[in-house]
Amino acid sequence: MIMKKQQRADISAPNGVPGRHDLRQACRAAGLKVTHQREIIFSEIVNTTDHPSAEMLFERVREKIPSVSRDTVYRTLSMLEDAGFVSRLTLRGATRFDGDVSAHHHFFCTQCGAVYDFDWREFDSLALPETAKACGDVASSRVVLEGICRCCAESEDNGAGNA
Amino acid sequence: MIMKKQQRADISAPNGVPGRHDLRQACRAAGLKVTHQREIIFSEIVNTTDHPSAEMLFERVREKIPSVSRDTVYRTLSMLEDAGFVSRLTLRGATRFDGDVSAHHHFFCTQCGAVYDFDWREFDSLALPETAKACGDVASSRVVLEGICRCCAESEDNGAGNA
DNA sequence: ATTCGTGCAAATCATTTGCATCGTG
DNA sequence: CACGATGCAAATGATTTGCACGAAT
Repeated sequence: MIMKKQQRADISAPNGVPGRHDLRQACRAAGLKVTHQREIIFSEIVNTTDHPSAEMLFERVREKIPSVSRDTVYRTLSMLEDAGFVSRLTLRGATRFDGDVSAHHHFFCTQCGAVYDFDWREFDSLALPETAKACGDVASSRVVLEGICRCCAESEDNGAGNA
Repeated sequence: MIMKKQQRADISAPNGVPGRHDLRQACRAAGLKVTHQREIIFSEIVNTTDHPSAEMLFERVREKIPSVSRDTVYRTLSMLEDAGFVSRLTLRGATRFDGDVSAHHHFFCTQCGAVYDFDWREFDSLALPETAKACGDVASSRVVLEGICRCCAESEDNGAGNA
């Protein structure tokens, strides 16, 4: 009821960030057309680490292609997600996109809404407890941290801050 | 910008589930009125472990108080959250409520949308990695598991299932 | 009696969808 | 050329808000 098909098209970027070429070839393989807007939207997500919302991406893409419509951004994001090129995350109700689809975890700043990625090998190699296995077949395991990010903490130090 | 004040009224239920009495006394302490709808809504969340959505709660409360309005449910949920009596979680974009505010983790079934609680002491006592500390001041640390729950897996075993 | 909470209806916000047109393969 | 993609506008779904009345302290 709330699910999404998750059959990632095989990206040949073993080391990290998939580039524009990967988009082209993967779209072709999937029978999807490579349009200007798709390329821009994709590069916009991949070339940032700030986990933008659909609206933020719409604004950014609009600077490059003033005529894009919001729908195209939404539609493209969904197609990129289905293709396994980007991932969607919802923290505290806010939907954000992440161009990094590799396994990693998130820190969410409850003050400014910023999202930061972080790795945690020790966690990744930890065995799940019985209590968790009892729930069902686990496909993914992620950690979500919440707190006040460095930026916010620092701006509070300097006087009243932006609280 | 996306935050919520989080000053939990002090609940005197050291061992677990806060009962109706706690609601009464805590509301009073906070200068809030104890209405019939609030009591019903609260007991509805506390006496279930299925992490209902606002809409589901609305339906359930409606069986007891046919005249409740959806808004009252929404408003009450927000007030209960602000008071620290229930917690709100968003998994894959769906907002759910949890009457258990103690520290625990969640398993989300990507097939049926069910949410299960589980404890993980080993994780709780693990020290955060430097990569995480670098992000900021961590206030909460939760694990989110996604996969296929037991129920779904079993119903698939028996023929076509409900996929 | 006061003041807060409720129900109602309308407003808002994010996201989705139908459709005619446009661009890519 | 043909079919998928785009832009537009309208639809939808979830949640919020303004307001007058009703209930709790």
